[in-house]
This record gives sequence, structure tokens and C-alpha cells, in this order.
Amino acid sequence: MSLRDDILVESRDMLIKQGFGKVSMRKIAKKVNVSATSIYLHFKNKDDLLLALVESSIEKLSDALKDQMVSSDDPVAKLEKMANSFLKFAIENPQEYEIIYMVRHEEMPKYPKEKFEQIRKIYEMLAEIIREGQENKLFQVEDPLMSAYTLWAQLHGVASVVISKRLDTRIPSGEFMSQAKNHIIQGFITQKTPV
Amino acid sequence: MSLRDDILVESRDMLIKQGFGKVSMRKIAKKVNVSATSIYLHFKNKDDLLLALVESSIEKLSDALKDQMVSSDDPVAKLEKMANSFLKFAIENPQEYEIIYMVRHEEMPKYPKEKFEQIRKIYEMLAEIIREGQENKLFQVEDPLMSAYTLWAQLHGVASVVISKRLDTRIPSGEFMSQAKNHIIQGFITQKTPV
DNA sequence: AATATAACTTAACGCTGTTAACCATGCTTT
DNA sequence: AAAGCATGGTTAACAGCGTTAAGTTATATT
Repeated sequence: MSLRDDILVESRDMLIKQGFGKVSMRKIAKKVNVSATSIYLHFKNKDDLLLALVESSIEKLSDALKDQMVSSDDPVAKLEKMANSFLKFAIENPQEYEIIYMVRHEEMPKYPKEKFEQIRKIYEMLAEIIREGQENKLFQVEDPLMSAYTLWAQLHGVASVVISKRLDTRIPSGEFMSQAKNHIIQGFITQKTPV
Repeated sequence: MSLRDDILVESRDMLIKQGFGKVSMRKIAKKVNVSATSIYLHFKNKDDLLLALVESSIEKLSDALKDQMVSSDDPVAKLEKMANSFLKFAIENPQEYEIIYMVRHEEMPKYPKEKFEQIRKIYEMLAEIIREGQENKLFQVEDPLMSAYTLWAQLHGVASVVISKRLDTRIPSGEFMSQAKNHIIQGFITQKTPV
């Protein structure tokens, strides 16, 4: 395994175990038995290294979601599965999930957009499900792609409140997420306005 | 005005203008014409200072939402107004909004819970609206307080994706938010399952 | 054999949060 | 009035940070 890979492995481990604030170039270097400056031979700077971690976390999430897509269920069930595995991934890999949202896109205009191609593909996938539901008159949406983004944003909000422990102690997080998921899906479903 | 207040004013200003990463004790000190260590006479440490900022940002948001509560509209309209002003606040005061979500609760178990009383009150307020709608059979929810949390979480997800510029460039953020708001509210409304 | 390139090092710069020790001022108690 | 003490400030210093510049050493190419 190359030094570059060692750095990635160790820094991811450090990020997951100790959190974002405690990761430093010097500590990573010590872990892989190399001088701190050596890292700069493989990564432009700290941000660049972190971005590499973001990328691979996105890939993990992407894989977790894709696995759910093999089924030939109806769109509602598909969406539900997606929502489930999204939340499951976030809760089971909280640090991994947080890595994805760690770096602000605006702070890295220098980085090639292709790096985020993967995440765009997930959105397209969601949009496809929604489009299918729209055609079957199951979902009531204006623009499937936009709805894919709102769906994800809603799910992210739910995941993030749980992960960052902002939930009221009176509320069990499992029920919260399942309840939230229902509300979110419900929000897309076609309905006759109540009397 | 006391030095403590000066520090708060300047550090808030710095936080809003330059962002979280660029705020340092020394820079704040320079701005208020005092040595860096003097800040420690008024705040335990940097986290403590930031928490004071969080508190007052929460109060601002809380005020913005409370202002919407005077009306005697029906629950649906009320919820819509709340959602609108929540998103409006977030978009118009992005840095202020981010301050609220900056500090992780788990990282500050030392701080008194009463500090977050204000935010809890907002939740109770939302829960009250939802409870009202529930009794009028307008909303279909299990637990109004839990639903208040899911509502907020979803709104936060939407606000956060816009603020941190994660939205696809093809999607106009105004429409995105309005669309998302509709989905979110829709998710609470009682409905007859479609045929 | 000479040279280029790659992978690494040490030393240093200018930041950072935070602590320790010190000093002046003004209030309280003797 | 003298002594003591709390308050609000100071400077100096520590350890750690990201990053750069310059130097070294080994390997591959010509």
C-alpha cells in the first residue's frame, strides 16, 4: 500500500474516532511514521486531503443507496427504501456521514466538479423514482429533480438533528426517524384535499 | 457598554463577516483594543464565548418566529407562516443562522441546559399549533411534540442545503425552498389515501 | 558515469488557544 | 490612616497548528 493510501486510511480513522477538530497534519504524520511535510507530497494541503475523504464517504453512501435499487417495487416503496437506507447509513456511520457535510462547497471552488459527480448521480436516481411515481399519478410534484433535492434535504435535516444530539431527551430517536420518514414520504404523495 | 459586551459585539461581527474559521481570540482582542488574555476574564474560553453568541442568535430566531404567532389563522396557515419565517430568517441571516448550529450540544455537557430553554419554547409553540390542527382533524400526527421536531429538522435540512451552497446550480433556490416548504407542510396534512 | 526525478527530511515562520505571573486601581475592614 | 483584598487589566511564555523553503538521499533514465 502506498503512503498516500496509508495517509488516507489513518486520517479517516482519526476523523472517525476523534472528530474533525482534532485531526492535524502532524498527528496524521506521526501515525504513519513520516514527517508532517511528507503529506504535502501527496496532497496539496489539508483541505485537499479532507476532500479525498469526503469523496470516498460519498461513494460509500452512494453504494449503500444503490444496493436498494435492484428491486422492482412500486415508486412509493422504492422511495421508502431509499429513505430508510439513507437514515440507516447516517445513523450507523455518523462520522462517515458527517464527513460528507463537513466541507463547504463554496470554500472549494478550485476543486473540479467531477468529484461530486457521484452525488449528482444519486440525485438523478432519486429524481427517476419520483418521475416514475409522477407518471403513475402516485406523487404530486412539480419538478422531479427539484423534489429529489428537497427529499434529500429533508432527510439530511432529520439525520443531522439525531447525529448532532439536538433531539429532545424526551424523544426516542428511533421513533423520531421513523415518524419523520413517514411525514416526508407523505409530503410527496398525491392526495385529495381533506373536506 | 461593558468590555464583555464589546467583545460580544465585535466577535459576532467578525463571525458574521469573516466566518467561523477566521475568528480568533487575538483578533477579537485587537478589535476591542485589549490584550487577548483579557477576554478570559469575561469568558471561560473560546467555546464559552461562542456559546454566548449562540444564545443570542437563538433569541433572534425565536423573536422572528414569535412575531408570526399573533395571528388567529387556522393551524395550516399558522404552520405555513412559521415555515416561511424560519426559512426567511435562515436565508436573510445565514451566518447568524449557522451560529445556532455551530456548536454541538454533546461537546458542551458542562453548560447549563437552561441556556437552551428558549429553543425548547419554540418547539412547544410549534407543538401547540400541531396539536390544535390535530384536534381539528387537519393534521395527521402521532405525537405533536415529536412532529414539531421533525418539522424543524426538515426545515433545517432545507435551509442548510441552501446556505451551504449545496444546491444544484440548475435549481433556483427560491423555488426550491417554496417547493420544499409545500412538501413539508403537505406531509402533515390529513389525507385520504389515493385510489 | 552523469543527471534528473521522486520521496523524504529538518528548520523555520507566523499563526492559534490558553496559562502563569505580575501590576495597578479602588473598596472594605481593622 | 493602614492593611488587605477583589477586580480588571498587562506581558511572557508554552505547546500545538498549517505551511513553506531548503537540503538530502535513493532510484531511474540517458
